[in-house]
Amino acid sequence: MTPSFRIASLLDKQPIGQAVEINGWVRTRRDSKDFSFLEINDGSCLRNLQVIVEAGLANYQQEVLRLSTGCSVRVRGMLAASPAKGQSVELKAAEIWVYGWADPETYPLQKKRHSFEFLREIAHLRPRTNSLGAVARVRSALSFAVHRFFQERGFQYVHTPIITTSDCEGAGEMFTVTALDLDNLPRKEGRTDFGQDFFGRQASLTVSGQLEAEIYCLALGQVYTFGPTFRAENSNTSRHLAEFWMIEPEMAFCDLAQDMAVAEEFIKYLVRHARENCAEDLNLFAGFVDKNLPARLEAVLSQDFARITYSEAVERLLASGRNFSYPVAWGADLQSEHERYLCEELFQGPLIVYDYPREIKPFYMRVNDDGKTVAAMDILVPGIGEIVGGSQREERYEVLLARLQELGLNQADYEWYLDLRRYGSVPHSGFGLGFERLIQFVSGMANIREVIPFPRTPGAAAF
RNA sequence: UCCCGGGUAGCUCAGUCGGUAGAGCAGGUGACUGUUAAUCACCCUGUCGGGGGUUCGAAUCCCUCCCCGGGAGCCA
Repeated sequence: MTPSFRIASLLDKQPIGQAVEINGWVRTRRDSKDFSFLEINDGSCLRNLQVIVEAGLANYQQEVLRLSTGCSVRVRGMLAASPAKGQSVELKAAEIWVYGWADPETYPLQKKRHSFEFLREIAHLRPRTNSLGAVARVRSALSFAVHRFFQERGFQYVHTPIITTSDCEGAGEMFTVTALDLDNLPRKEGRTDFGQDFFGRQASLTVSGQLEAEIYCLALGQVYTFGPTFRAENSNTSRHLAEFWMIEPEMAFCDLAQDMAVAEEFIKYLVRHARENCAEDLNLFAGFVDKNLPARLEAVLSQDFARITYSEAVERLLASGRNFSYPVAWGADLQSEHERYLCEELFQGPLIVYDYPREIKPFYMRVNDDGKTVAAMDILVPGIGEIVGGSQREERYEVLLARLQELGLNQADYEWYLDLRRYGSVPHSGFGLGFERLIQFVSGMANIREVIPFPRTPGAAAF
């Protein structure tokens, strides 16, 4: 029986002179006088395998000459050194079996470059292209690297709920999950009565697994989550999705400085992993997507991330002499243009800004000794902006309670969260990293819709 | 959601002053060739985003809606 190979391993091992079998999709066919060239791709790597089909093959006239982009085939034959430039080995076909045809009159993918906007409309076919196939492999490799990084360091993987009833970050941005009859909603005091709903109260898709991760952090020490997250914000940009994947480590006995150190190490680990395991794919991005990609990734690995406090950032912005559209003032959140200036011009590389004013940050962030700031940090990277947001959590019961009241939140909703501070509370910290933004950063892909297989954005949830 | 810029052949786009449309690529046919974004010749392809209006006449001007891109806000 002929041994079957994935093209990646065939090109790696190069068993010249051996009979082999490959299965894949035709990328292109070129005919010569007495034979044809087929380029076969099976998704195992970016590269195609060149197949030589002699005109004497049984089904040459009837089938081989009809093969076009997208057809699926099995090829058995002899691997040989290639006499021509462009490839070191090629497969001399002894047998071609056509699994499925792809009518060239209607098959949308052509032997030419397509715009990403067009490919988005055919999300069921776009992974068959070089660039989207490469993105898919990089995404898979980075997913694996995420787990490896944390597992190597003794973190436990925690599955936090997708459906949640804790609306800790503001209700307006959440998707409601309901089993109620939408054409006949039960009403109570002028509003929908969620008491009659499946969970007995209003439930939503999670916007963050952090609060639940804290529970397991304060039992297992070091944990991380890696799962889908949902935001019903009507934001239409190249770096927002309604459904995206987020990684949220949470560490006990850990302060903000350690939190920042882990985040920096994590990002560097992922970049290094991609460079070492997806070199071919990254090379494609460097050639066709973002010329500066290699230099940018090198810069991430070769230098320490700059760290400045929010207050220092404000000073730098004020001293820049720039005329920003939004005024710079202590107490106001940094705008995109401010972050851009700091990250892309002033520091020209990843930058960590920390110790933000308490007024612009959520209740759970730890209040610093100055009483004015909280132990929060954002990591900004060139081209994308915020890729990580994290903080040391408020572990002091009285301070946390005061913060809840200060922000007008309903204490009853947070009793379990307060319990974590009533019983055996410890300093702890964590952060959230947007997985798609990381892939954008590592691949150079400009639009976040290209780095997730099936993007969900306002008005778009096809496939 | 707001501000800009777009939507014309399967794809990427051109289309002047308002006179009902073109190119390249793809596809088809043939020629040539260890080719590799193959090359050469010929051929085919249109609800000009939808709707309404102005006009003798609209891809072109006006209104409106939808979609896409860039930027902003929100954030990861």
